[in-house]
Amino acid sequence: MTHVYIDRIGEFVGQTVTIKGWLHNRRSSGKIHFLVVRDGTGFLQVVMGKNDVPEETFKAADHLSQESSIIVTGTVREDQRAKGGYELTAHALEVVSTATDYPITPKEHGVDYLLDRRHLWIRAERQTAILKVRHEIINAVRDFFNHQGFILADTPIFTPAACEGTTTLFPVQYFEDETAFLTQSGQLYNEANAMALGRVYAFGPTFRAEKSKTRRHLTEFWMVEPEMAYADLNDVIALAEGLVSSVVARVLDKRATELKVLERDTSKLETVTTPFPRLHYDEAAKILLDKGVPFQVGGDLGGTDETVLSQQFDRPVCVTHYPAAIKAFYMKPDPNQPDRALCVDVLAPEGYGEIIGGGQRLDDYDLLLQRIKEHQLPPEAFEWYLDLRRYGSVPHGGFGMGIERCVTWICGLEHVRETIPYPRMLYRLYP
RNA sequence: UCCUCGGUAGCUCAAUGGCAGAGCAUCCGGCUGUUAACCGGAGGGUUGCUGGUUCGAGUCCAGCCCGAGGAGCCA
Repeated sequence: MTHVYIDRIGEFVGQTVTIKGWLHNRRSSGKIHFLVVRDGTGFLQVVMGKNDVPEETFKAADHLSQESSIIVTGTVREDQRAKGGYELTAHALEVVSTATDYPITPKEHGVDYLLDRRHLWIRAERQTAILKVRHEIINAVRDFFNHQGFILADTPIFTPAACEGTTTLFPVQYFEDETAFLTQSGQLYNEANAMALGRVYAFGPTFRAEKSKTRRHLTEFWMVEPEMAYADLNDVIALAEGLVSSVVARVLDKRATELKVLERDTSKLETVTTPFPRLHYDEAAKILLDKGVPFQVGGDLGGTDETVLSQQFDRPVCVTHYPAAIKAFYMKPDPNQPDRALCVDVLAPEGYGEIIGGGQRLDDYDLLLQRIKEHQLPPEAFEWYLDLRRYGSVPHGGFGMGIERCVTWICGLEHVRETIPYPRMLYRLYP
């Protein structure tokens, strides 16, 4: 019998097919069973009448437990009474394996309970929808860069020292007597790759050992980091706008079903077209102060500040020219305003906060060395990085985009923890 | 690390200092179009841990453990 996947079931109306999956839910009226089956690609209601199947089969279906793995053969029918518009009238049922006492019942559960059973929670319709949007976003990101001629050049996960020295890193024992650290950014290596290949991107996991306990933080998250040689801040902003708008358009186009499952208000995504509004740090500060937000001018934008700013616009907003003092050592100062960095943060709408951080890099050897010393970083660890300014230094820049924050925003979620199959957070390493 | 909130049946939650309960899940029975189906019945408890106040503590007090949200920091 033809094995078909549920997402293609509409192509088989009137035909007898087999679906292989798991029992998601079951209802019965005594002489007719309704089995909701999922197979990873979707959910399908199987109807089994008492007179349609052998008595043993009908009885087996009556006692079938949630998440038991089953193979069902039947005739595909169009039926408006079924969610999704199609149904399968069962002729045969094979129980592959019986599940007993599946812990995630059709009623509500607490977050802690669900996170302890994340390996099972991901079977839920809502969770599969999120993971499919994540998949689409990642593919859209890769396509965006690949189509523009960027070269994927991944950066190491074991690193010898802090990239920026400001955030906490996870130490790893590296053979006998050396300590390595899990990367917090591939950016420094990305700069070297850009000098070799012109325009590059790295895409991989990133680790932050900060004890952040908020809905925006994971200790392990995925980041895409493009870097361009011969580029200035405007080029970086244009690239960020192009990336974000194309990712949103792609998800709207390909994942309408999933966004509907998530009850996402897509009108808030349809406005995400270029150009994005740009705010100089000083303008951002003025908006905050005018709104009565107790903002400390000269400091970084906090979560509340980002929320207030992003709510002023119907699309992501680019905030530029932060004080150089609060930015990383490798940021290039603005020649017209040397206490400011040529940097940009992109804040997602609806209060979702920073999804992109980047800017133009410091390309002057002497100034870079001075900054390294000012930040009390060991210059010998950055010899290779300084080489990039010794041998053919050029203006260059790039940014990092956090995938999970992007998924959170596009899906309209409350928390990043649902955007990755197995979230790693402060106090959560299982499963 | 700091601030706030929480921990009671497998799950989600009730319970004025006075007999520890409901819905769902599970098991049994009923129902031929259900949509988190519904109806009837049954089983199910070390109220996070330790100590204290009290005739009496799920409830009040102290300490501890665990979790959530937020701050800082960041994508």
